[in-house]
Amino acid sequence: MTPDDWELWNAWVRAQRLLTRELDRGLQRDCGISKAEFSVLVTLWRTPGHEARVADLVESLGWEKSRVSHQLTRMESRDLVTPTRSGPSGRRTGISLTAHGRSIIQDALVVHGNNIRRHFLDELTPSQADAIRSWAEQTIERIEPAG
Amino acid sequence: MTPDDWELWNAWVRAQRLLTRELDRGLQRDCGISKAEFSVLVTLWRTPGHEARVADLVESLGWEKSRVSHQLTRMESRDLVTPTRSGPSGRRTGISLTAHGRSIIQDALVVHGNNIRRHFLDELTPSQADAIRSWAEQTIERIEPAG
DNA sequence: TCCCCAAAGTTGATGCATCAACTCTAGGGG
DNA sequence: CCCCTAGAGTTGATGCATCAACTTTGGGGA
Repeated sequence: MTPDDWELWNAWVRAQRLLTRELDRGLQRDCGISKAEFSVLVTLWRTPGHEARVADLVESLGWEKSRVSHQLTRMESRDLVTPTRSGPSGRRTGISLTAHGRSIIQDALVVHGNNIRRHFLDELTPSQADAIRSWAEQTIERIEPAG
Repeated sequence: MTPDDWELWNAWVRAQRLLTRELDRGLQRDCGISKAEFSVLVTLWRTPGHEARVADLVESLGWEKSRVSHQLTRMESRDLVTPTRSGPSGRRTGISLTAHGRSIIQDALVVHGNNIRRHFLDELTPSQADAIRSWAEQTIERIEPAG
C-alpha cells in the first residue's frame, strides 16, 4: 500500500467513526436512545401493523439473530418494545412498540433526520453524493449479494 | 428527509458496517488480531524507538484515553505489548511492542494491507476515490478541527 | 404415527466503545 | 516549604457487536 492509499483508508475510517459517534451522541442527547434502538424502532414503525417476528427484524435490519435478540431484551427492559405474544418458554413470537416506544420514534424520526441531514447529507456535493451512493451499493452487492 | 435521502443514508450505514466487519474477520482469521489491536500495533510500530506513552497513543489514534487504557490492558494480557516502565502504582509510563507483537504486526501490515486493497481501494473508481477522500477530509475537519 | 431435522429464538462469553468518577503526580505560586 | 491544581492514567459500569452452543417447535417423510 502506498502512503497515499494508507492516508485515504485512514481518513475514511476516522471520518466514519467521528460521524457515527456524533450522530449517536445527538440521538442520546435529544431523544434518549441509541442508534441501535433507533434502528429497531424505525423498523417496527414501518412494519404494517407495527408488529414483527424476530426473523423479520433480522431480515430487515441485516443483523444477526443473536444481536436482535439481545437488543430486544435490553429494549424490553426499557419499555420501548413488548412481546405481543410469547411462545411457551418465554420466546418472543411477535414484537410491537409500546406507547412509549411509539412516542419516542415519532419524535426521533424528525430530530435524527435533521441531524443526519446536517451532519451528512447537507455536507455532500452532488458528485460526492453520487460517488458515495454508488460505492455503497456496489459494496453491499459484493459482500452480501443475497439479502 | 426524502425517501431518497433515507436510502442513501441507509446504504452508507450498511456498506460501512459490512466492510468493517469483513476486514475485521479477515484480520482475525489471517493474523489472529482485531482491528483495534492492529491500530495500536501499527501506531507503535511507526513510532521512533517503537515506544510511546499513553497520551501519545491517544493523540495518534484519536481515541479517548480510557479506551486506550482498556485496550492496552487486554493487549498486555495477550502478550502483544508491554509497559517498558511503570510508575509507582502500576501506571504505564512507556509502552512497547513485545517480540510477539512485532512479529504479528509485520505480518499483518502485508496481509491486512492486501485485504484493504482488495475490499476497498481496488473497488473504487478514481472519481469515487476522490469523492470519498474529500468527504472524509471535510468531515474530520468539521467535527474535530483541532486534530 | 412417530421420528428427525431444520428453522426460530435464546443464552453466555468475550471484546469493543463510551461515560463518569477516581487516583496519582509533577510543577508553580502563596 | 507546602498546597493545590491541571494533566496523565486507571477503573467500573453499561451498552453494542459477534461467535458458538444450546433449546424449542413445527412439519415432512419412513
